[in-house]
Amino acid sequence: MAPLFKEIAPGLNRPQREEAVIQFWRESGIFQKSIENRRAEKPFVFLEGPPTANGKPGVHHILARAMKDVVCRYKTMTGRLVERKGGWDTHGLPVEIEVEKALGLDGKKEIEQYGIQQFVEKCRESVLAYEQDWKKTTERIGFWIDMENPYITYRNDYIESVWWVLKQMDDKGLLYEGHKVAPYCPRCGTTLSSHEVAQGYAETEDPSVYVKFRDEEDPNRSYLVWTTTPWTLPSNAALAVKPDADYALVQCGAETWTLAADLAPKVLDGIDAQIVKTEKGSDLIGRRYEPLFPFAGDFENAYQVIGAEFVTMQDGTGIVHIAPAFGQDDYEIGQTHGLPTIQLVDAEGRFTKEAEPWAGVFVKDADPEIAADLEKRGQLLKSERYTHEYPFCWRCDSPLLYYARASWFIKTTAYKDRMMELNDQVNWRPDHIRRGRFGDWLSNNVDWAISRERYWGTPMPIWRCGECGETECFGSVAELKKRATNFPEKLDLHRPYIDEISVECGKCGGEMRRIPEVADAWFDSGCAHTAQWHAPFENEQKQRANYPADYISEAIDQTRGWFYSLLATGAFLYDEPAYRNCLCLELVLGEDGQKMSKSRGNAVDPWTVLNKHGADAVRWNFYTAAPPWQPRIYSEAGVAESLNKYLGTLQNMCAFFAMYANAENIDPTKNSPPVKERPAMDRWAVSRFHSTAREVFKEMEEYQITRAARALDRFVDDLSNWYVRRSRSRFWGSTDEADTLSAFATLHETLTGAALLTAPFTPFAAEEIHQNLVRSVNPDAPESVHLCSFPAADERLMDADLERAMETARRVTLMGRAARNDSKIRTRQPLSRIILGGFSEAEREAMNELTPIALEELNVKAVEWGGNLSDFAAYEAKPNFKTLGPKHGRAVQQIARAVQTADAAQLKREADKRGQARIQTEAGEFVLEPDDFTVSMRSREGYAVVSNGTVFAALDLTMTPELIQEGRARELVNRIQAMRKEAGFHVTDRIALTFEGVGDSKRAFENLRDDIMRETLAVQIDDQPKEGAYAKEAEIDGDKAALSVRRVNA
RNA sequence: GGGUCCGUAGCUCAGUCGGUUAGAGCGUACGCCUGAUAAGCGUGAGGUCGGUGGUUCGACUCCACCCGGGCCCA
Repeated sequence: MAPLFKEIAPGLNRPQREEAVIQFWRESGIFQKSIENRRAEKPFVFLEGPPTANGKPGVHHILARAMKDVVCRYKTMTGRLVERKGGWDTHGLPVEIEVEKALGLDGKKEIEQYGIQQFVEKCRESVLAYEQDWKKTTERIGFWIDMENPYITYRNDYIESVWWVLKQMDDKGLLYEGHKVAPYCPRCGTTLSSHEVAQGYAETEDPSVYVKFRDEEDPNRSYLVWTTTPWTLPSNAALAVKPDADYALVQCGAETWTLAADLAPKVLDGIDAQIVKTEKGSDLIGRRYEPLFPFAGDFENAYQVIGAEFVTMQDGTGIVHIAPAFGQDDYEIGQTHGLPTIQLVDAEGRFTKEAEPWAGVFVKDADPEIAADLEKRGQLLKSERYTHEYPFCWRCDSPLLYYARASWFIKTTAYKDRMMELNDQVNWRPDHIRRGRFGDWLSNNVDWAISRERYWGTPMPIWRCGECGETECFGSVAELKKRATNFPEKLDLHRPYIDEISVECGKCGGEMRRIPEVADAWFDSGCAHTAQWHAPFENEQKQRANYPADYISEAIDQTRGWFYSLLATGAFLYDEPAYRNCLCLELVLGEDGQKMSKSRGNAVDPWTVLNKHGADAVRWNFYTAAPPWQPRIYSEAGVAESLNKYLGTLQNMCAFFAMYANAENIDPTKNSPPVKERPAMDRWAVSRFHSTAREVFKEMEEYQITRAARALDRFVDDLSNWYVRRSRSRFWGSTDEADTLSAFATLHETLTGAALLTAPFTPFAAEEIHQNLVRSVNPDAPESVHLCSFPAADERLMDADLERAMETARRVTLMGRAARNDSKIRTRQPLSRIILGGFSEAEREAMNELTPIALEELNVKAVEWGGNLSDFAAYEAKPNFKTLGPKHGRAVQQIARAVQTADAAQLKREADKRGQARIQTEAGEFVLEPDDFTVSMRSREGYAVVSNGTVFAALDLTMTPELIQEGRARELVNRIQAMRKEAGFHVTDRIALTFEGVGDSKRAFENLRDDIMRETLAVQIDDQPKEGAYAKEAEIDGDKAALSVRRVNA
């Protein structure tokens, strides 16, 4: 007869086993079926944050994908329709940077020389260069997502939807062109959005210079100014003071200087100068000064002292150098006061020819030269170094310059309050992100600068008239086509093709051309909720049904990226948050505790570990090691541990089950007794399963993935290391058929139940169990574990009292093992009784049914309840001469005697409570501190005692000849079993035995022969080892013995 | 400087509402158990629970300040 279950080959071999599962899923279209099955059910919308496929996926991508997958699988199993559209983020600076590097280009000038068209085509090629790697990795880790029909941000359809969004904003007057000062990367030649800047802060050292601006009327008088950006000084337009602050006029030699009175001591530290006068900042307003450099241009309103509230007295001199071209505050105050915007720096960050001595020099490189020049001309008070956080370009690491540049903005501040309200509706994990990092960011919201002076991106759909300057925003291809004068047959919405299209100006009839900018790539991905469907041009229903997303999960850095761009576009378009649940992931750190990165050399290739330990092990490690929102150190050792402990345990339990179910030829799904009629051990396992199912469900509903996984981990451990361990003997050769059936049914139910619970987490292992333990006996069962429903916890099968009682029984076992250990009598040697004291009547009652389990584990024949600890053990106090000696000198001898004879228990109680204990001695009363003595418990002769809190266990060590023989018999059984295994016999093989020995072993073999034969499946005893027998010498408690086993299958 | 998260054993992490003696895993030494296990169990060694102060009968837990780290923002 064919075995019911496939016997599981030894060895974990997870990677190979997983590959087989992948093949099964692929061939049977299980993923598709898991969606089609739920077609009529309530959707659960997952929105994929699109990765960029211009590099191989790293370990942190695996983390993100594992977190996405577990929730989607879980929701599917709880009956939801979870469609999962893949996506690719394809535009933007990172892509351009990579291509630039590959082509050996440096900067925009070289790109344009190379040709925008060729450059853009290279970008297009590069963005999906690693698509195959991504697909392969995605499939290998069991992340189910539709990668055959993904949304791709560079497609015309996608771009058109993005245009539509922009047009909606334009219609509401939220799209405007401004001249704000924005962080600008001179190398990339583009402004950066605030969320891009946010990614590039780093500590850096800059010059810190104190400069003297000479008063126009009194050349000996000057204004002291502090700056960390000397390169902005040539573009100086004014000086600002705080009107209501006090300013000091100080005398140093022939010169007089003005600076804030509060800051004078600090700035002038070590300089011999006297304060001669104090005036208000308002008194200084209107005074004029000489430009710092001879090449300064002649501008109206320039070079005067103005008042500004933003001037602080925290650092510097209280007089602020104003360069409207290079700072937000500067620009704004320049607008108010009609100051010129002096801009002596070009688009590549080099000085223009007007800044004569430094024409063509990169501004940061000019800093020291500027300082030297000022010093030479006596206009430098002092120069220091200053360490502070400064923003650098997040892609190319160039220092950013704050630049007044033309840029297009979305007026997000117009609906900032609404965004904050909507954010309150989002369920963030961890929760503090809502009010903390993300809420914080929203409350400081500034208008979104979305235009980029680059090439590879969604072109801004704005055309401008060359004649009258009129601009027009187009929200669809059709609109553009209607107005275009040269609409091409083959349309590509990218630069440079789109730039060729001209439109006739509706106002003056002039030629309109597209503005050169492209949109921030964050805007692209932020429109995913709409553009992935090409809505509203098609799939409008679908789009509506899929908004908002129920679940998104990305790394924490997306608070300023995708989390924001989704919310900002979604709030505007639909007045609803774009996502209901958002799981933020933290960084994956290398073994050195540092952020994993190629440049640091601590990056790990996911494939090495996937090939070695398998995807389930990696996934399980991610779920259990730490909550995903905590930075985690990724280590292969951790993955290996997940593999051995969790997956290994599951697999071994299955192997155990399959082996014995086959050996006994039992179909556990048939004739199994109702749970209520099963032994306590079985009811306990079933109860634990349902409690765990309830807990996993509750935690998963809360997106507490780690808590859910840890609960499951505890259950599997309990099942293996308590249920199976203690039930082993019931699985074979038992004469109690009902009990055997009960054990098989219980193990089968809990194991297949565990497979269901673990399916979202470790989909491969779950599938194997399902195939082997469920499908094999029930062809009507769902084709895959992933087409099953998540197990509902059955309250009727939960027994909290029983679970508590089992905990007590396990505690007793623990104490018993400790006592055994203490007694030095090995567990194979049976003992007659254990005395358990200190347990309540209720505990005793509850444990009644369970004590045999504990006794069997401890190999003790009987339990006795009650008694006093003092009957079995004595406390002893010992003086600590090392501390007592120095304190008490010669009295130490009397104290020692008193300590040894005192009531040790009493002494200990007192010392524990008060920190000291009093003791009467012949030499009077002394105070003992806890260090002054140690208390130990010593078992009385013939007992091994362990106490734990208020309870204790005492093993009676009395030995009888019968007990000794039983011990020897068990010893012999153990040796014979080991030999069977070494000889490679199957567990069902019958054997012939030989034995030759002396002493107790010999007596045991003679007196307990039947027991030994039954245990070892021996059907006959030979006089001599026969042909083919496996023989071995053994030593048992000093007695030599010779054993042999031989297979004699009938 | 501001916001936020964090600080518990050599390492990775638990620790519920404030409540008896702060726990696991890895590693480590010794021992035990094994007819599924690459497992399991016991006993050691290893802790000023970052620090100080406060509230409280009682603080790893709550509060304040400080120190250190990460992230974010100026």
